[in-house]
Parts: sequence; C-alpha cells; structure tokens
Amino acid sequence: MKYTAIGENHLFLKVYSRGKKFIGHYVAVYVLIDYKADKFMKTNPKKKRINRIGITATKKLGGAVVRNRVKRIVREAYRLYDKSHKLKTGFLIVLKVHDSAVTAKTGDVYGELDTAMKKLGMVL
RNA sequence: GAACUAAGCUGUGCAAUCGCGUGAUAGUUGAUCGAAAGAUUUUAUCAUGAGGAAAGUCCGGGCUUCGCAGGGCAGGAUAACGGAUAACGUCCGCCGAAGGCAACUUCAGGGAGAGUGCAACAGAAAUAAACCGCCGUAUUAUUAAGAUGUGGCAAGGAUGGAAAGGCGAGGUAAGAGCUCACCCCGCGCUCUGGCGACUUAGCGCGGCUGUAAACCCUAUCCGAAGCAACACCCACUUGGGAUUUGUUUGCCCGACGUAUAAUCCCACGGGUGGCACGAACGCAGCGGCAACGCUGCGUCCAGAUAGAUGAUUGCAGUCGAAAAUGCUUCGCAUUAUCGACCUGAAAAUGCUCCGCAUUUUCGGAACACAGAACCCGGCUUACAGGCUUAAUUCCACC
RNA sequence: GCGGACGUGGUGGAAUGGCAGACACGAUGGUCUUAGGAGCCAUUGGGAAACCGUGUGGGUUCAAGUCCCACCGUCCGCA
Repeated sequence: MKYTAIGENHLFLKVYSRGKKFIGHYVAVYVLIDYKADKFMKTNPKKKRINRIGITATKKLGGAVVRNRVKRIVREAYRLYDKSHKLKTGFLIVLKVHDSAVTAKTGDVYGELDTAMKKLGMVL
C-alpha cells in the first residue's frame, strides 16, 4: 500500500501548533484532523479516507545516509503497525525523529508507536 | 626476512519472508472518470535499481538562454620547456633548484638593468656612509702621550635577516678590485649536444640588498548567467516597478529600431519535456618512453521529486574480546645415559612465557567513509579491512 | 545551484606585515564598612622554566592575527 506524504511546509507548522502530541524516546508523534481528507477521498479512486504522514529528520542527526536510514526505519515501523492494527483515517500524522532513534531497531520504534497510538486514541 | 618508496585493485557474499522506485506484459470474472477514444489507479508476473569518492563545489567543458556585425576598457586566471586533450589551474615527459645513502619526493619555477612603495627594533649608517677607529696636515701645549680644527680612507670593532664578493700578493701617509693570480656569482657573445627549456667548452664585461603570495610590468587565455537554465500545455487573472525618448551584458564607443500617450519590464500555481546512446563501458590488436590516440568486436547499465535499496532472520567470510585444545622457539627444574683432569654432549618428562593453528561463546546497524538529482573530464578532502605489482637499502644463506 | 561574511584570554570586541592580547564586562585578592553593595587599587591565556599560544595544516617573508593555498566550523543572501 502506498502512503501519501505531506510535502507542504504550512501543513507541518499547522500540525505542530494545533495537533495532539505524544513525545516518546525515539519519536514524537503529532496528529491533526485533515480538513482536506474528503477532497482527497473524491480524487482517490478507492473512495477511502487515508492518513497523510510526514517524517522529519533534522540535520542534527547526521549526514544524508543517517537521515535516510532513520526515515526508512520509522516508515517500516509505521507500515507494520498500520498492517496489524486498524487506525482511524482522515488524519495528518507527523513523526519527528529523535537522536536515540539512530541506533534503534524497527521493533523498538514499533513498540513505542503502539503506546503512542493508544494514548492518542487513534486505534479503532 | 626487515625497513622504506611508488603505482594500482577491491570496498562482504548467498538464501527465505514482508516491503519500495522504474520499465515491460497481462487482467474490466479489479476500481474511478468518460458518450467513446482514452486517462488515472490497482493486482499479478518478469526484469532492473547508488559511489570510489555519488561529498566539498576548487577548476575546465558539453547543453540552454540572453542581442550573437565588431572593437576597446575594467575585472579575473595562469606563469621554465615540449607534448596529451573538447578544455583545464589537470595529466605525461623533460630541464633547473631543494631534500634523501638510495628507490624517489617537493617546488605560484617569468621580470627587482621600467617605475612607485615598504624594511619595525637594534645599529654611526638600511640603499646610502662615518660613531669608535686608521693616516696626513695646521694650531696649541708638552719630556712625551695628548687636545682642537681641517682633509683623506673604509682595513678592523659593535648591530642586524641583510652592511656592497672571498682569500693571498703588490701598492699606499693610511687604505681601497686601485692592480694581479686563484675561486664564487651574474650578464652577453661564440661553440658542443638537444625540437626546446637548458647544457659543454671558451672569450669579454661586471660585482648590482631583500620584497612582485606589495602595487606593478611582460606574455597567454576568458562575453554573462545557469536545468530552480530553457521550451511547451493548462488554469488564473492579480500585484509591484520604471520612464520622458526607449532597448540591449559591468562600462564606453558603436549599432538598431519604436512611440507620441501611454508604453515597457518584473513576479506568483500545476503538469510534461529537458532526462539518460554518452568526449559511455568491456575485451582484443596496433602506434607512442608516457599521458593518450586509432581500429575491430560486443553490451545497454538508476532516473527519484520530502526524494526509491530497507526490515526480520538463517548460513558463510572478516574483525575484536574471552575460554579450551594442539604444535613450536627460548628459559628453568628433575631423572637416566655417554665422556672426562675440568668446562661438557645429547634424550625424556614437567612448568612458564611468546607466537601460530583449530574449535566454542559473545558483539555497538560489530564490518569503514558515505546516498545519484542535467551530464561529463579533473582536483581536493574522508575511508575499517584485504590484495597485487615494481623499485631501493640493509641482514642471513647458497 | 549560485555567492558572500566571520572564527583572537571566561564573554563581547580592537589591532598599517613589526613587542599579540587595546578597551569594556566578568572573576580573584586587597582597601573602605559593624556587614553587604557601590567606589578605589592590583592581578587575570597555558607552563616550574625553556617555550607554546589568533579554528586546523602547509607556504611566501628577516618577521604573518594580517598575504597566499587547502581543509574544519558558524552564519547570511539570491532564486
């Protein structure tokens, strides 16, 4: 399944300022209701609401190799979680990567996503 | 065998499950839009998917646009010579200088006899000259040394990074390239060798501070901007600025056309192309000392757009740590044997240490540096470990 | 992608190629006060010394914070 990514900077800022958040050890999760979800639903041929996700890794973490690697790990953890659990749809989700996630494995991030999603009430 | 020098190669592999980008094929007994053509998306299968530096952006080029008739100035870059190349500040060869026993390495390596500037402190004096000093002479005084004035000199002293060649002889009142011999350095001419830088030998002239990575001079080269360039399509029409002549590449010469009240310029969204056949790669042969070039055959090898290679394991390799086992050099102890006046010879067993090999266990993503973004040629920087080739010096043996 | 600036004591920030650390803040000690503050005075880069010190490494120069080259880091501008 393909994931629609957030590209616009103003959306990131909106989610940071207004969204519900959970700060974890490896990642910080920000969630906000997507107002354009219905619009996307019309264009989407499957006629489904979808979550748009954005993963941020700052320059502090390291070079391009490290940043790409961390983003891959976080994306893989989200993919596995989305596959095994049923999540609410029609949201903007921003995952902010912390320093400790550089040496983390997918399983660690998966466990943290579990607690985060339950706390934020995203699990159906 | 050790040390050192130079050049080059490599940059974990295989398998399973889930997943991602791109391309091809198939499916409407997948979906949406559409009258249809078709478009978007999805599913399945197959193929394919980061580097030697992809990095830094330090040079050079292709490509594209700007207005390409042309010239100059400003600005920038380079600096022995010959070649390679699309081009270069790169590379190869060679010359000179410096370093190293040597292999070899390093060098912004033109001009200070065109001009201007600068050289702190010290020192008498810093690009010209006299503090102490040496010598002649006048005056004065005296036993004498001396003191003062005047003239000559640059040998000696002290300072400094640098004080106007070095050393010896002649010469002189004292001295001085003032003269001479030898040596050093620079320039010019002729000659030997070389395409050339340069070099060999000789003759003549000269003895000049350093600094051009200070300004500068000489020679050669460079129009500017960049794929967010640029072209096309769709949507939307809004905002900002300039001007009395206007436009054009920093400026000037020059060139060209336009308008008489409006004219001109700039900017903002999305998509497609640009964009993967190229100064391409591999192999072989030929030419060249080499950089490199030519010919033939074969191959098609990433094109993302918040940015695709990952995750979970298993096996193998490598690295590190720990343990066990085996082998071995040296050392120590014990025992027996042989020989002898004495030093001794040689074997077995045990212990210790070092090294090597094998096995087991463990490990921070253990296994570096690091991720294409229009494309090439270089340079520079980062890099765990492994491998290869060539050369030099030293040691040992034959 | 293009192109520009800056790294100096604990901090800010000076310094024509010529004795490195002006000046200010801070810190420490002294003075004054019953005590504290303010004021005044002194010290303040490291090291026992030699010497080493201007982000790092080279070079030019008699001499480099300054000039040149290559790196490292920080910050800014244009699109």
